[in-house]
Amino acid sequence: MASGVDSFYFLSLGFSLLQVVKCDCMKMVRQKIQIKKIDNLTARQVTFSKRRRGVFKKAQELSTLCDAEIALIVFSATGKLFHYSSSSMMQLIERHRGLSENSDKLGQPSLQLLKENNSYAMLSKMLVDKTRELRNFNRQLMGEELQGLDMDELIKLEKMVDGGLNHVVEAKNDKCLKEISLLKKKESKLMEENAKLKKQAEKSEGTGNGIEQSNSSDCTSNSRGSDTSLRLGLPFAN
Amino acid sequence: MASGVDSFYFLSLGFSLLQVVKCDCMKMVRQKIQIKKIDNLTARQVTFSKRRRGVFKKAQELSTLCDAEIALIVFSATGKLFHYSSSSMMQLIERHRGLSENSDKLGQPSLQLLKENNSYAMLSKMLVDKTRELRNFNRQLMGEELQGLDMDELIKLEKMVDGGLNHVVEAKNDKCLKEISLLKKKESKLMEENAKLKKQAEKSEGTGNGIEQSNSSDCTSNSRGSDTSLRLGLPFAN
DNA sequence: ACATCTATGTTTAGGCT
DNA sequence: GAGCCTAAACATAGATG
Repeated sequence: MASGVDSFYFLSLGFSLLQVVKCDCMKMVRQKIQIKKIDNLTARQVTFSKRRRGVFKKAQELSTLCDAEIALIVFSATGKLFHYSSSSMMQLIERHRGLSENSDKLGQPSLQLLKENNSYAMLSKMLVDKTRELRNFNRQLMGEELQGLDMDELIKLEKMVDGGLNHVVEAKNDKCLKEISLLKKKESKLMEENAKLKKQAEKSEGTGNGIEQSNSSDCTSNSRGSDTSLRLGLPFAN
Repeated sequence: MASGVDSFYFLSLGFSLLQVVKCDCMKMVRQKIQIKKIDNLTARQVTFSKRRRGVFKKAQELSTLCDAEIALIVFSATGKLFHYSSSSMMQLIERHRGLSENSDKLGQPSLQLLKENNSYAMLSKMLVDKTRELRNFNRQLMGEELQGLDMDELIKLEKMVDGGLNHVVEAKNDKCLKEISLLKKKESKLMEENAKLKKQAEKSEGTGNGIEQSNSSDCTSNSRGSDTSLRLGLPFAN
């Protein structure tokens, strides 16, 4: 809407007959606020809710746009916790601790500490690399990070993923067939049993006791998974 | 400035002499961006710098306005650390730990490790986990680790990989078409030039100097990659 | 890499439901 | 609270120095 009004208007001809009236008909709705604690409790809560969402959104955007790793922890005045992290909160906190620990100690760090810190830094870097690797691959599969690649790379990637897909489909088909054959076996067994029972019933028909077979529906209960992505250990989980 | 233009203008009198011309003289300066990793490195760095400042400002404002306690940790893609906390970072992190340790996922370091506060050990464990995660995924795509999965999981995996394949193929086709059209353009340009040169040659035929055009063959040199898997940052590399 | 500018795009204060 | 609306305030993409 703003874009419609925001453009410039030129009057191509001006006899003094015409007059341009600037109309500020709406009363002022919003004024600049100063950054200090909001007095009114409800207003403060509302603002907290609104701005909190804003900050989290900005943090996520920054992480996505610029490939940054971000951890954000917010406690409301009432003690409620809100948090976000682009990867693992723990990992980020640990890295932070490792890096800012140096500045804690003003005294001379011992050789021991130096060594530790050194390998710590290395470990930290390796972890970062692994995390990024995982994230990049995710992005490539999700189709985000594909514009930067040239034909050679795309073809290579396609072959790789296609191969993976084949493997998965193969395994799936295999599993499927096995499960089907298993079920068929079960079925024939049951039918056999069923027939036997019917015969028996016919023999002793004096009681009038009709036996019906219930198609046991839980024979595939093992294919009921809880959280698949968790069990798969896939990077897509987050 | 915007406020001056944003108001409404009424023309109080209109003989048909007057004319209001809407003028969109300026070219579009800014377009809506989508939230995905910025391709261009420098643009990404600039955006990181700008937006980082924005997020930190927002966090501080939220803290001040609403009396909230906030900890914000940001690692740039290059590993540089930026952080802010409204009070004590350690205190906030500890509080966060205390509250969120219940929801500890399986993949996270054990409570024992946490209690020992041994960040080195923890980092080490996280690295191992990440590596395992990556390796598992590799194996799944390579078809090694698929027997353990049941139908549901396999189908989910298939969908995921299939989706990824689609993305890749799409990107590839896109790139391919673009490259082809570019080459065609170049071709027609060259042919035009060629024709011109021929004409010239015919005109000044006295010298007998036949001009031949060399079809520049390196116009696609950008699609020559060195080690693809490395540049892709794929887990398949090892 | 940083500062500045400007024209947007986005957030949000204040109001209402 | 949570959601919606509007217009003012604010953030920032893209360009430039």
